[in-house]
Amino acid sequence: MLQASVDIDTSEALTERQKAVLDAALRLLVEEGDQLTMTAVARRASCSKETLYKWFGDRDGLLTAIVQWQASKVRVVPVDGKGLTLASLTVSLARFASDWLKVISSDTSIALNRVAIGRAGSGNDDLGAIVLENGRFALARRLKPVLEAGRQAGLLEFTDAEAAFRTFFGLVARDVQIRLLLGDQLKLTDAAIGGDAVRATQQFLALYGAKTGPQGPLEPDDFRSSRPEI
Amino acid sequence: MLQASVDIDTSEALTERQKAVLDAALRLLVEEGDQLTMTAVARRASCSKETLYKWFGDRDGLLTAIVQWQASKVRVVPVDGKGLTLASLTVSLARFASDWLKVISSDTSIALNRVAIGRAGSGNDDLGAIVLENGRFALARRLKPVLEAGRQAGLLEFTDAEAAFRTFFGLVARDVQIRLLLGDQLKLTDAAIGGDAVRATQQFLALYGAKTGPQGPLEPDDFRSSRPEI
DNA sequence: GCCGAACCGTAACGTACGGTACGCCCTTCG
DNA sequence: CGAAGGGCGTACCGTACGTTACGGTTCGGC
Repeated sequence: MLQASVDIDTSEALTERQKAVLDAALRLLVEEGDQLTMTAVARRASCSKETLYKWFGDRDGLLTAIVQWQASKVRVVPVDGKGLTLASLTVSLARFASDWLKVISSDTSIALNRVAIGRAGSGNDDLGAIVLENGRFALARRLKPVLEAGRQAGLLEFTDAEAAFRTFFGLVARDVQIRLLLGDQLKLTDAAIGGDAVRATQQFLALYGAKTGPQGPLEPDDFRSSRPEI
Repeated sequence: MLQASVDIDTSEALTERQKAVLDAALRLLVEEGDQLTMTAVARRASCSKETLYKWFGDRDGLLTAIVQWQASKVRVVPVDGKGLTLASLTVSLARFASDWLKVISSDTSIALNRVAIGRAGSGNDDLGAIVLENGRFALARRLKPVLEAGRQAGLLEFTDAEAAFRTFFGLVARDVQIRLLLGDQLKLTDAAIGGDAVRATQQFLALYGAKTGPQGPLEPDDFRSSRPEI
């Protein structure tokens, strides 16, 4: 839907020093919010403003570089659908849900989404597109093969993988992201995230699980850990 | 969770002229996004900047007044749960879903949420709290009585109305709001909104509907219209 | 008709910040 | 060892914008 153009490999020509500067800028962005000033970045990163402008062009370029840098740090763990069982599918879905909740509730994600949304109003929708591409759309790209594998294995029933994905997305995220973005002091403990992930997964299976055979609800014990992805 | 303090009756001491100024400012906000300037508001509203400052204190006060003014325009239509049937409950839920989708996809809502989210980073979380209070939380206050009535009538089964509401919220909104806020050019026709509302309602009933008796899926024809609320 | 209050239009002020220029240090290489 | 260049620190410029001040106009009350 949005651009295939910005499917960034970026993080290429970045020296260690530049990565360090971007990390400092990112930390500052998380602390200060949108009124991130070039002078503050230079001071925090112990570099000169002139260097910032030489490397990133202008403030927008710096912001874009920060977002892409953060995106490049989130690496994809491919999931293959061999020998898929209901149990393994369930675990995969729950882990996706858990990872996703951890991401959207992280300070970094909140700060990045805030600045991207703030700029989305004014012409320059680069940031919004990048965030969307590396957030919502990246998740869809990773999850859809799992859903398809589940359908191939006769565990799921759906005609439109996109629609199924969006339902899963809604069941997982619910009102969490918008509340956090608007400043609601929502407390998401690891336990709460795990519970929400399991609940969302069970609800999704109730809606899209194949109706073949009696399929009792899974016990929480059937779900196993999750690895944060940043 | 957030504030009971800001449960605004505002729109009280507002003269017609002031309302007109706020309307002009709101229109400008929708057009210009966050870089709304006091000079531009004064020019658009044909008033002096001095008047703006006298009435609203400062730029933040103006923004707050705009948000509260818009909030005060959205009036609640109480829904009573007398003689509730599965059909009438279904129609009520679908109408809530449709109304909600119309709201979050409106230019006004997007602009307001953007500015509130932009400011949520910097101390001043008034705007975020107000938007939350008049959006997400207002919807919950309106919908929960319907859910409770549905449970009383034996049509729904749940233990936690808040959890049920949040699931409904997720099924309705899915990724729509975040995509729109980030600048995705999502096209939501009235037909698409109606279809999504019906789908979300059916999914919600599949998850929370009472299991008593055979309950075949409803036909789209069973759903009737919806009234936009702004 | 006169007075004061409210309000319009605009000029002016102060500041914050994006962007640029320059001097100096430190490393590297011829 | 000297020249060059990358990069740090800082001073500086221009501008946009929030905020204030002021002169002129309209309007209701006496």
